[in-house]
Amino acid sequence: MGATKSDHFTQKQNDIAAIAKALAHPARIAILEYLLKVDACICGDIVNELPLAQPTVSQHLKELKNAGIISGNIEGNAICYCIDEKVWEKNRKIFETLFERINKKKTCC
Amino acid sequence: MGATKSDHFTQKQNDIAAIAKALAHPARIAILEYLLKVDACICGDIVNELPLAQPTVSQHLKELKNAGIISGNIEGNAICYCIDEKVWEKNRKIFETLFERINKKKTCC
DNA sequence: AATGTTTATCGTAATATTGCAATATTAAAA
DNA sequence: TTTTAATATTGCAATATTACGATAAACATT
Repeated sequence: MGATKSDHFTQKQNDIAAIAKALAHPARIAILEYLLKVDACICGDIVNELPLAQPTVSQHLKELKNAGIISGNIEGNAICYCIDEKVWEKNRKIFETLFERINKKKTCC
Repeated sequence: MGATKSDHFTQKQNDIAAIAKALAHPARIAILEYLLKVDACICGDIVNELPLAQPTVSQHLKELKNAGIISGNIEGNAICYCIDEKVWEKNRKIFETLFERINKKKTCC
């Protein structure tokens, strides 16, 4: 085993889990916070911002890219990373919807 | 390796990643959606709601409990599971803050 | 007391993730 | 063209996660 049984869940459930998975590592949160902080694309220097080796950072960037959260545009020698605003907004709504679905009418606990 | 280097990141970054990790599986999303849907505590029948074996469900419930998202109160024979509203609200704000930090002033891409 | 019900834990197999050294790739700079 | 710089990929070791059968624990019911 070890493989998630995605087939047995709804598309939506798998989607939410996939976004959460992309955010489920402090290095990836750090990358996103850096991109949010500088409020622009980053051409280089992401590796220097993180306490991890270059291949490891590259791998985390790849996961964020695969999740659609960031995009990387070749900019001459370097690569320019940006948060994809549309995806970011879509994901914001997905989490907002999930978290706001609660209704304070519990009957126990 | 395989072990996340939590020490090298801020508490906040680790916290966000930990919440995301708890949400990073469709079964756990399904459990939470069920708890949200029935709008009450669930004493039993969570296992029947999911396409997974009982020990697997129990394990997922444990992870949600460890993350503080749900709590389980012993109710005679069964155990009554609830979403912890305070933690839920706290997590909602954490994600809201993360997602709303974006600023549409990009200079490239 | 014996049985049934519900949930947890143990043990284990399969798979995934994390991290990095080594190496490859790509393009700018010298 | 050689060198330098930036990023990606490969390969591998360590660890984590997912899943479930078997079993245990706790309590209710008979």
